[in-house]
Amino acid sequence: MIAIGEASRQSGVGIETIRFYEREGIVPKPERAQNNRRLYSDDDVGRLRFLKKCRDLGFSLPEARMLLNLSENQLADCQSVKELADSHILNVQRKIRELRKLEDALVELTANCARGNVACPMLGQLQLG
Amino acid sequence: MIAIGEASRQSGVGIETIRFYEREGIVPKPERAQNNRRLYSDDDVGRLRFLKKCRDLGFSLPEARMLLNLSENQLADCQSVKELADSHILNVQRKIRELRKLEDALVELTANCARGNVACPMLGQLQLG
DNA sequence: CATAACATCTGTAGTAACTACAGGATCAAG
DNA sequence: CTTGATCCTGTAGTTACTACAGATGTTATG
Repeated sequence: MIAIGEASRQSGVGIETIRFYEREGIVPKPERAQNNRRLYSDDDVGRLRFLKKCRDLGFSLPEARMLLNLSENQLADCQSVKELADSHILNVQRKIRELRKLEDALVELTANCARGNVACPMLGQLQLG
Repeated sequence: MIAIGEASRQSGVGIETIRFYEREGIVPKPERAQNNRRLYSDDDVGRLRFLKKCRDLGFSLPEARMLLNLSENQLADCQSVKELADSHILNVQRKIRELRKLEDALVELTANCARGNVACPMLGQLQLG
């Protein structure tokens, strides 16, 4: 059993974030030592690591929580996981498309900007009715 | 001079957001009618529209505010605008790269998920130490 | 053994950029 | 004159943390 700092190091989840996950009921309350300090098992660290990976993959916290619950449930098959992931992939793809349009718009907007221009064409475009 | 609801319609900025921009000092305080209601001029609406476009282009609120200030300053040439926009373009491009990596990772993770799988390979991957 | 530096505890407040009320006043139309 | 729309102020909620403040406990060093 390890202290919260070590759990943080091993999982990559910040100390404050671990306590936040506990407050929110996303991870179970850990054991406490006699001095009231939190004690984490390997399973606890595993959960934190799992959550970290989900978050790094862009899943929202509620989604990460669902995935964690699914992963602890032996009976669940792939189906719910796959649905969640597929819908998330669609979100990511949509976001990429939006950002690409945005990039195009920005590049076009700045194309005619040159040092010394007094009437900035980008500002002009932004000001148009 | 128009009321806040009409200014919202004409600019595309929500009523609450307009009042928020005013509180934050991003737009000047508008005139008030005798009944204490806000009155907006065409210039005011122009500012709101300008901010809306900046936000739609993904500029942060502080950035949008800077651009607005630059646009009201006749002396400014393109330089500052171009710098801000270029750095923003880099941000957008970085974000796109990140999301593409993320998409790849998700697609790979779900590739072997099939209906009826009892041991979900995606969860398996997420659980790995 | 004392002291300093570090780790942890609880609880609260701050972040970005809005959004959503609550509770009240005012206005326009029928 | 009443109904419904609009407006006012002020406060709290959203996401997912992050940053304290102030107290207590532990570990390392002289």
